[in-house]
Amino acid sequence: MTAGLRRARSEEQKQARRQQILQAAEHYVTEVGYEAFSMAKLAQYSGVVKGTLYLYFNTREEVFLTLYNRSLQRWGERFTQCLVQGMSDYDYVKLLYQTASADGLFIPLLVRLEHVIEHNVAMDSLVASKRQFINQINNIANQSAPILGLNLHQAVEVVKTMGVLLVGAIRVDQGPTWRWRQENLPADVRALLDSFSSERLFIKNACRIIKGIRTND
Amino acid sequence: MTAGLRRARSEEQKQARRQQILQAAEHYVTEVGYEAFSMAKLAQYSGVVKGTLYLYFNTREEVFLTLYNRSLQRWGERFTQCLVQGMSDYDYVKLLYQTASADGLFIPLLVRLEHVIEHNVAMDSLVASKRQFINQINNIANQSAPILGLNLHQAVEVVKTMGVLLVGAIRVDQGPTWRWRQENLPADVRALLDSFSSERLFIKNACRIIKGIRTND
DNA sequence: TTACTTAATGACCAAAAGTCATTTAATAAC
DNA sequence: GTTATTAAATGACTTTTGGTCATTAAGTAA
Repeated sequence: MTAGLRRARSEEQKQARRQQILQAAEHYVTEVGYEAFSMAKLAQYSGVVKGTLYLYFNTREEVFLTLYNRSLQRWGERFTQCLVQGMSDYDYVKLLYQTASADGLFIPLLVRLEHVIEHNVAMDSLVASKRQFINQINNIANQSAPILGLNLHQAVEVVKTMGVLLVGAIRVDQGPTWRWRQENLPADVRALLDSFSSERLFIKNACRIIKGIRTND
Repeated sequence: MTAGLRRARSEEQKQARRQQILQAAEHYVTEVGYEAFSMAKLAQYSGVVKGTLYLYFNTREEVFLTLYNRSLQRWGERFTQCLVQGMSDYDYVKLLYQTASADGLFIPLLVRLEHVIEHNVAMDSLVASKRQFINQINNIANQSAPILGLNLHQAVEVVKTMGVLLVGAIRVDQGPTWRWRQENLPADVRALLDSFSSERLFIKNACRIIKGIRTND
């Protein structure tokens, strides 16, 4: 148990404990990755016992969903802060890619969102998460529209599509093959992986798509 | 145990047993989905006992990797068979989308390939799988090039990029929110999901990308 | 000081992946 | 036809995990 706070009674104290757990979860998952993450260890990292975790989160996946929500927020703020008038499409998508990759949690969680995390989550949490997503999309689109020279509707389409492309493109980096690149992978397989460099793949096609949207294809 | 074959001695018999397990796994996973799949139940469905499964597959994930390999092959054959001279880009990508969705296993397994399945698989199996993937890509690109009016290099890029886009676009359909659409989802969240209709999303952007590749953007 | 509420605990359960000594079909040797 | 040999098949076992819940005790109010 934490030295200062032994038992959370008020709503603020409960929120503090929740944040304490999330903080620990963030460090822990960053350290060991998604697959090795266990609730027992998270309890240790948080300075509480396993049962306590379930007073603050219904399931393991709800912890991850919360971390995803936070990382989306964090990335959105960072990305929009870096937007500048007069950027080319290329600059825009490169910034998007690089800010997203720079966040250690956003991509790994985004990539697992629908097939893994959203299972085993209460509908309330899911709806709340989707609403936050809508807000983020709209916010980013609002700030992107003047920069890309698009109307709001087009900008919303761009932002949504960028998300789709990002997940698809970045997939390969998430597999174990990527980590084995240095080792004894056969040349043909290594060449395959190289041809799937996610940054190149994303940027190139993102530009094509923005161009298509701008010309109303 | 199977009535006819009690013990597999020859190499052919072992292959037959392996196929028997894979056949059962295919039905089973189609029925209950990826998340609910367990090795104990697979043993029941296969008519063997759990330990026997591990004589034919090193891990649960290796079963899935094999199923993925099969489904890729199956889809590739089906798709290329349906290709016809004179197709528009739109016809091409629509056929691609629809044949891929029609296969009950291909998409669910593809979507989990890197982040879930490829973990916990022996490197041999992984290399073999990647090699089969390379062959499929090249085969499909070969047959697509004349239809799309592209050279081989461009066609390879198209096929690879279609895969990337497909995974990204189809993601949303894999979440549980999709199944709840009929129910008591709030209107705003439902509208969000509708705006992410994977078929529209895929087809539209696939056309944009092919156009970009054709004009060497 | 006492009574009360409920956050925190940790022993517990169920499910699931994977292991391995033992059993026993199938074949070979005689 | 009988016996010896091989290794496929078995199922009891271990380990690890997510999740539960009766019990304990910290904090508050009477």
